[in-house]
Amino acid sequence: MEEWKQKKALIVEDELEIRNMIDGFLRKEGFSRIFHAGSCKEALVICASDKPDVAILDVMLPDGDGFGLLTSIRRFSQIPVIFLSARGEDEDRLLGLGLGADDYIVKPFLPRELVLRLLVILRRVYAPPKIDRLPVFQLGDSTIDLEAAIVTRDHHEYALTAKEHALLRKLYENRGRIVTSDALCQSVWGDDYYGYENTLMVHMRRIREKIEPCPSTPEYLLTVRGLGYKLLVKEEL
Amino acid sequence: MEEWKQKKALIVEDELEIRNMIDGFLRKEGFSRIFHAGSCKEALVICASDKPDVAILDVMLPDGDGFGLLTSIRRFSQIPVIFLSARGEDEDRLLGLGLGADDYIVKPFLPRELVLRLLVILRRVYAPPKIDRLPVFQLGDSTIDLEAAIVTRDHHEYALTAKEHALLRKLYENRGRIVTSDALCQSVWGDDYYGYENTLMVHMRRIREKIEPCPSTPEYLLTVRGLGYKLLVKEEL
DNA sequence: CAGGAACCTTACGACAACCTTAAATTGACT
DNA sequence: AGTCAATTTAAGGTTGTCGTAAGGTTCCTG
Repeated sequence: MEEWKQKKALIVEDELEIRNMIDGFLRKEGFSRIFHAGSCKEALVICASDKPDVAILDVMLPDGDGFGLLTSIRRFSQIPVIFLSARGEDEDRLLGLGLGADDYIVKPFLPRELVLRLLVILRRVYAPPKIDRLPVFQLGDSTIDLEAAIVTRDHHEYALTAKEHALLRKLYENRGRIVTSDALCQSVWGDDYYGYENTLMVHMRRIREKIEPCPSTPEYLLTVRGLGYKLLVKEEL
Repeated sequence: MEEWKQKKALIVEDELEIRNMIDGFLRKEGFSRIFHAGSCKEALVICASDKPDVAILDVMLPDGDGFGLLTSIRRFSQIPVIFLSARGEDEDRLLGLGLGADDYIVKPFLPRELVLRLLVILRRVYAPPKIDRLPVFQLGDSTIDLEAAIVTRDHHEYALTAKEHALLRKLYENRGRIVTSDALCQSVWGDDYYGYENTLMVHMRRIREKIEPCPSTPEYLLTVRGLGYKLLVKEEL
């Protein structure tokens, strides 16, 4: 339900006091993965390394302004951004929004409003793909019902476990295309997926045992050496 | 490009003058499919029948307030909503945002800001599921699908290996231009690519065997003696 | 036209990438 | 505090990709 609060937020603000204040607001609302930056330079480093899910940018910064920073960030990332500024001038607001910011809040602001606007953005940007019903599809003789997490093949029913389900879902969303092991790991174990490569293989084997007539010579869930895996779906229901 | 402006917008506002003003702003910005409602009742009817893509709601309405209206709309639709209000009180803003509005703009407002915020929301909500997808392109009789890492040529499918894929990708990104051997090596083996020139040739040969009708007299993947290689792409899919 | 440089072509062996199985661990439910 | 299923770890096995090398071809230049 409230997995928004698991998202990583970056606060870019040179005044330590304000930064800590915002940090406090967010933590009080349940956010815990919060990064701080006091300058454009720091912000760019954190964006590149920690890959936050949303950024709150002050417009006034010691080594440049927030607008320039946003432009720099946009060169490699599409993360949503909220501007925060003591400068409420019309042109600033228009400039900020025009550059592709997701919101522009003028100081002083209500803590709760900041959080609400942050949640609005997270909800919209990271909303689960509007498919509220998972598909049922055919793979040769196997019928995969992702909604029920059941594979049916020659009068047998095999239940999918949580990880198997997550993996098959990701593969199905990218059917016909190669999905890298990294992408698969990330969709199952989140951002911190390092070291799960072998586990992934074991899960793939389990999936193959359920969907493939001959798991060791797969027809549908193919390995693409050096690149990843690919799910071949020939016909759709 | 600007397909946002094809989206259907609904303006709910009882004062005809303001409604027309907003309508004018939107039309000036390129919007053309605009619906009007002067009351909650009308608004609900239009939401149900015309299914607008975004709604701009005044908070003060003759037969109820915008908050109640939003609640009603949410019972059957998740369309994004912007509140527009002369009442800038903190509690109103928090209430509006808390109910699930996407923005809350206080009158008087800048026309351009309204439009920008509208665009931000449309972009956010109706953004095509981020397309960082690799291309599919044609090379004479061969179809190269980088996403699936497959080359199709006279009813045969040739799978691309990891290195071949990386090289073709780099070549495609620079299609029509010469790519130096150094650049190709670097994109495959990283900065420390010294000594891989011959290996590169072997890979190029293998790619040619998959994409060229006659690998020894290449038509598409050309050698530019002393400089590098060039991929000729005539037509795009 | 000789000689060298740049590039091509083919084949083969090593090894990283991947598979497979089984045992250990975790975690949920009694 | 015990059972069972799901997941992870571990370890040995398999194989396809890649890189090397060696001989061939083409192109350029003197």
